[in-house]
Amino acid sequence: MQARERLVTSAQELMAERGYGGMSPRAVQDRAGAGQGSMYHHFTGKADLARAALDRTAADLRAQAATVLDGPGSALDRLVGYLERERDVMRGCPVGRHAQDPGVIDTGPLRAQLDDTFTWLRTRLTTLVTEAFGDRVDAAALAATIMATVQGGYVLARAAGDPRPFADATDGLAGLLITLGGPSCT
Amino acid sequence: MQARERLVTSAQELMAERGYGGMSPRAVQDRAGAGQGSMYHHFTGKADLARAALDRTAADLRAQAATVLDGPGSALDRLVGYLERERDVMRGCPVGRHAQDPGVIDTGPLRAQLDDTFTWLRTRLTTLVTEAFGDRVDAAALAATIMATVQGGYVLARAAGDPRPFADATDGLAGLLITLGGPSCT
DNA sequence: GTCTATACAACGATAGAC
DNA sequence: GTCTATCGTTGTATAGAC
Repeated sequence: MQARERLVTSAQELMAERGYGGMSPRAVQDRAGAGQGSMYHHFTGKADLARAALDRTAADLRAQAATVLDGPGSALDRLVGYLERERDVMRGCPVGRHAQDPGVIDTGPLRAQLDDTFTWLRTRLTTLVTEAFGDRVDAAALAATIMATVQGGYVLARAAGDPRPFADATDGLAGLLITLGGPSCT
Repeated sequence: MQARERLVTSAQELMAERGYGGMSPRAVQDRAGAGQGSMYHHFTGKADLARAALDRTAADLRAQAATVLDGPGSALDRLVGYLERERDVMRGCPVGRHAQDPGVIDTGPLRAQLDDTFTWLRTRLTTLVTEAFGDRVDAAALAATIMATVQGGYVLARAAGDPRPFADATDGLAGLLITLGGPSCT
């Protein structure tokens, strides 16, 4: 494998493990088996390396989400499927976890990648919510609720040192959606 | 004011601004107008200082939450009131924002304070959910959903650089709760 | 209790040889 | 493209005087 490739992969891993602030260029180099010179040849610095890593991580995440969102089943099935899909909960969201890091939020291109990813997801979810519930709900708001419940589930699970709060949160919301999708009173 | 007091306050501020990983003892000292010796006289080190700061921050947060949760109105009113209460969204949750920081999660006493705070909140919310909806829902799960929506709302807002996603997420969940609390089909 | 001085490692980046 | 050497800064903590 090429050095540039190994550097990106190592940066992805270290950002997942330690966050952007905790990812040192030297640690990336060590893991990639590359020297200082190699890294600074391929990237202008830490932020540039992180951008390449985050771009790839975000693309992977969108691809995984799309598998469920564009998959088989009714719109409601797919929304519940998205909520309940398997995740490495204790690791945190590979994208969302960086939203608390000032080093990311204050670095334009890095925050933009977070924003782009969530905007992409919001669009997909809003469509499905509309398809599932019509105008019985505010689709944009409910799409945000779904995303927030997932992101917050990671927070609660990591705080608890236990993945159960994540499952509780998504189960709770899935229950509400299924109830809402049931026989209406009108 | 005593030096110890100023150190704790400064540490609270810096943890809110930069996170635990981004809070350097020296920066705390500078802000508090205290020297190295003073800080290391009152605290054993950075983790100990952070623990004191986080203890106080968490206590403040519980007090604010209790104002709404134990306040006037029906159980449903108070749940919606909790979701919609005013928050400094772009700053992030003073407690939950630390759940992504490995330095916090890997430091027993610090993570324990996050866990204790969310456990306290979960208990309060579960009671209110039961009061509001009886056994029409899984109260523990829905309490987790409420907490996760708030925590995730912070994540989405910071990623977007805009507080609106927070309001969308909480509004969406509040809408579901109000619908659920309305006339039932049975 | 508080101060200044110091230690020592890690950080992020650059220089220049090969 | 990759290496090693080096730079200046900051992080965290200790030492010892006052």
